[in-house]
Amino acid sequence: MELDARKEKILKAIIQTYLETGEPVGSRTISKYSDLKLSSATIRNEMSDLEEMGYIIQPHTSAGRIPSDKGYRFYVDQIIREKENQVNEMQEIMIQRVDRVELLLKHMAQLLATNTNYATMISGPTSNLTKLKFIQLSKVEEKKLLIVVVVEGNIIRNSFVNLEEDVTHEDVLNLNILLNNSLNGLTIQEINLGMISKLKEQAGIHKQVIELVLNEVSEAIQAQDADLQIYTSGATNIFKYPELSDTQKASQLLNTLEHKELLKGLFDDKQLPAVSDPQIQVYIGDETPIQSMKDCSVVTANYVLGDGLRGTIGIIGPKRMDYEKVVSTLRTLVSQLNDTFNQ
Amino acid sequence: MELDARKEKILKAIIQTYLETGEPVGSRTISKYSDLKLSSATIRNEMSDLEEMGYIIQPHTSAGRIPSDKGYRFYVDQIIREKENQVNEMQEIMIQRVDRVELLLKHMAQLLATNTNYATMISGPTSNLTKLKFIQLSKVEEKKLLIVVVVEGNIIRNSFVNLEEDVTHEDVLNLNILLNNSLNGLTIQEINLGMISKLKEQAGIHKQVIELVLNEVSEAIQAQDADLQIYTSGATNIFKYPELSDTQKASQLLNTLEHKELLKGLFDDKQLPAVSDPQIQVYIGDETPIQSMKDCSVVTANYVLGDGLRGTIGIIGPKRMDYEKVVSTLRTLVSQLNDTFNQ
DNA sequence: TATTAGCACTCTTTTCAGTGGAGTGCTAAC
DNA sequence: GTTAGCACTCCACTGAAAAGAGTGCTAATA
Repeated sequence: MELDARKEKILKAIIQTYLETGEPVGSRTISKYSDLKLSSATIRNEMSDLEEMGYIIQPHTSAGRIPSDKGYRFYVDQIIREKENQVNEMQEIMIQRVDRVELLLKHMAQLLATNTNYATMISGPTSNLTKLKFIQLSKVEEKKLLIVVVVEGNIIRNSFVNLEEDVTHEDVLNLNILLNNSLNGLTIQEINLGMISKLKEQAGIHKQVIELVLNEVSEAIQAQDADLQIYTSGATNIFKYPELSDTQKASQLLNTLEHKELLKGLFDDKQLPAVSDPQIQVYIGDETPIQSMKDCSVVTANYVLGDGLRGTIGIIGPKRMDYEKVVSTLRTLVSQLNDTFNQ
Repeated sequence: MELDARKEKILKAIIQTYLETGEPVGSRTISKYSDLKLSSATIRNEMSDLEEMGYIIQPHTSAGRIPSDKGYRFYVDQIIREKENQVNEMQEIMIQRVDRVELLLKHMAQLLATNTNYATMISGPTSNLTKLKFIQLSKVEEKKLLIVVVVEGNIIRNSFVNLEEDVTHEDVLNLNILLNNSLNGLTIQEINLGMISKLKEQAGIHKQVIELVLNEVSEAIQAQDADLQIYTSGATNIFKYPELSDTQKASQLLNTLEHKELLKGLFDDKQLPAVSDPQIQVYIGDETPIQSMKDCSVVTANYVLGDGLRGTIGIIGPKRMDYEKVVSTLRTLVSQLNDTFNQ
């Protein structure tokens, strides 16, 4: 059987109605509200076909129909294709230039959540290719150095290191100059063993200090990768959707959102059901790599700050989420982010 | 009527049983399991008295009894008085000396949550009296300074400031010396207008820079106070208690825990139902200053790091929480914190 | 031939009465 | 003062019946 124009129209009407109400849609509803001018009986026949083709499901014999995952997928692909060539009108979400990326991301997660009424998550930028911009050692106390590392994108990392022997302020000054001259502009991968031993030589008596410092530096940078920062917001929005609010489902979902390490699965796989635009992915129901979200849909988008800084924004909502709005909001947001940081 | 010894014993037995089961407690249960050797009929008479006195409640005519808020309060006061003079055996929770207080607090919230199976929150230390320990300006780019402020307790704040005119590296060096010499060891209140204008004089051409920098410094410090950092953890633990799991209650509670600004109410009021130990407060049901927690109990404890750094730890659970464990855990934790930082 | 009206049928949801169980309060006996 | 016994109350659960929503099928219609 083929999905002709009329079937498509009916399918879209069913899905749209369901997105609004969250209730199974009957044939009469469609015949009344869609502009097809067909009787409920005709719609019934078509619905029967659509069900056979797998686009819609009957929860039970005498209920209306709801979209299946396949139905949602049809709808989403459709939407995205239609939107693709349109110019997105500016959203209210404005990005202010902020010097600290973490704050920006946290703030953005909140904005997105209140704007969309879904749960949101943003993974902090990973720094595999990130260039070191600036290192500053300061002697704060006897035998205690403060290390401040600034990487591309103006992300700041601090840590303290306790030394075994004290150093003078002059030593620290020289070390700063040495480190900045040798390391600035390099990525973490480029700081290899050869370079390190050369540094140790140049540092003279402070070999040990150099070692400790470099450890901290690399840890500070890699910390980002290891315990990948993930910010979530609007988790309780899920209670706005009855189909997700029952205690068990809500509990599982919220648990995943609270223990952010459980979300990692979403940010690794990049070979999943892709949509024409490589930036944006839509996972419907079982397509999601995370078990506790199998009753939800998840939309993710990748963003890029500067050269090597990439991250992912995700929105989690009911399967009947407003895909159109979500996709276009994400698209706008990501392109704004890219613009802001690549200007 | 008076609460004699036997009534007390029965009341305690009722509450303890209810804490375990979460179900209304009948007279027969008490007569069987408590060591009172009384028949259910006698217990019934006493229970009737206890109800009249307001310590227990009957959900409906033919149900057992559950504790009223007044009953819980009796129980809690009792527990705390008993525990008061005991030496608390060491808990498994160990505090590792960590250089960054924020991380420590976050980590502690998590530990507490998994340990107790309740929701936890910790307010970051407020810094009214905090002394400045160290300031470091660094030129990161043309016309852009990185300011790192370390205050007592080794809390680090960073921010960037954009200058209108560029400064040389030497200038920055001198500024650093000037600022550290003048400001270190002072509290934010002590950095007053007189001091500021004196600094401006000494700085010579860099008046404007000084102004910008001082603004950032004071903002960096006060930021802590303004958007008081609050860390929460274990929010989804509430689903472990059926009486809190129904959609509406859970939704409200989780919402409060997510929008942490709603929690502030808990950290201001210090004149509420106090318990003998000034450090620890127990709010039962309606005693809580936060509406969405009126079906819960909240236990808070204050901690002190160094001179002026104070904060609050809170535990949120069902009214039938294990007060004994919670109070003693909190007491141990707080005293460990105090010891660690005051040594 | 495609569409539509009509009707029997199915399944869920709601309502309601009936039943069993848990626990009480009261009275009388110990 | 304590306890045994019993009538009573109320909730939780069950199953039956009624109401409602929506379908599938058939026969009539344009």
